[in-house]
Amino acid sequence: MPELPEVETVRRGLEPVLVGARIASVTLNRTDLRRPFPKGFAKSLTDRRVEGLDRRGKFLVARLEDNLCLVMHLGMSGSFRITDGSVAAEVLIDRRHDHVIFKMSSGAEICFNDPRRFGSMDLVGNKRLDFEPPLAGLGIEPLGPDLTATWIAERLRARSTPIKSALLDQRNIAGLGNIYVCEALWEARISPLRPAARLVNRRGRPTLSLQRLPQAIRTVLHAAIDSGGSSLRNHIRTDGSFGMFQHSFSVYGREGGRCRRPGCGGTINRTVQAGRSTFYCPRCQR
DNA sequence: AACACCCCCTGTCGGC
DNA sequence: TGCCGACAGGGGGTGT
Repeated sequence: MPELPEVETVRRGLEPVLVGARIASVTLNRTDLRRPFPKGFAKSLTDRRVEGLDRRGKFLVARLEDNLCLVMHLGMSGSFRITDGSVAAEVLIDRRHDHVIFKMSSGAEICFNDPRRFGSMDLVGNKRLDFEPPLAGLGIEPLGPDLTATWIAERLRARSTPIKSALLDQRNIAGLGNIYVCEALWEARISPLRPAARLVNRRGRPTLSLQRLPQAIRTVLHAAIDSGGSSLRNHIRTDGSFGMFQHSFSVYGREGGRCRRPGCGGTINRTVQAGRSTFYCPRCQR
């Protein structure tokens, strides 16, 4: 499910319920997700006030009082939902996969559900956030000021790996996943198969194609966030509603469909790169 | 360095 | 209807 727009959607949903409230209790329904929960997980969190909820790439970071951070990843199928503790109309979620329940001082309950259990939760000291797993080594924020064609050119000029793989690599840019890389490359009219270094000229400067890429990434991510993310299988918003951006895909999941670029007339192709589906228009993406 | 391939785990979908 | 393989938005590991 969750790439940057979905995680940001979840962050915005959780923020008003979490921030300013105190964690009254934490219930773990199992001992691990992708990894075991840290030792003393529930105890460390209990009675602590939440001071902020940030996003870093695809991670959510809850900043707690006394310099402790709860770093969460949704994996492929993780979702949060908020209830007021009363019986709610929740038809869609299989409660077997409710792994963590946070009860807040306000009475709100925040439940983490993750069927595939590829998600994670870690505790990290505030000052070590950028230097310790799981955030250590993460690349730049694609919606921050660092993402420029020049930055990408410098970073990728010696890389023969396909541009799609480079964009998926969280050590370069943090937050892009399979869907939005496909979408952004279509937006920028760049073939996902193109070696990254071939977007850089002999002087190490970005080519015209690469100059389109940063804005294409921003455009796609902002549009997706504005739609509440994409709901394909597991992504739901914290209030149980669906994101809508899946209806706006230009290429993802559209194998055999007509290219939506005006005047192109190409047919969307599917191929596999590094074991993952790539969708693109071979006619207008070069 | 950069591939290809494997794993983690569960659910869903299409084909037979 | 049921079974079975392919596939899924995540990350991490191996070996070549």
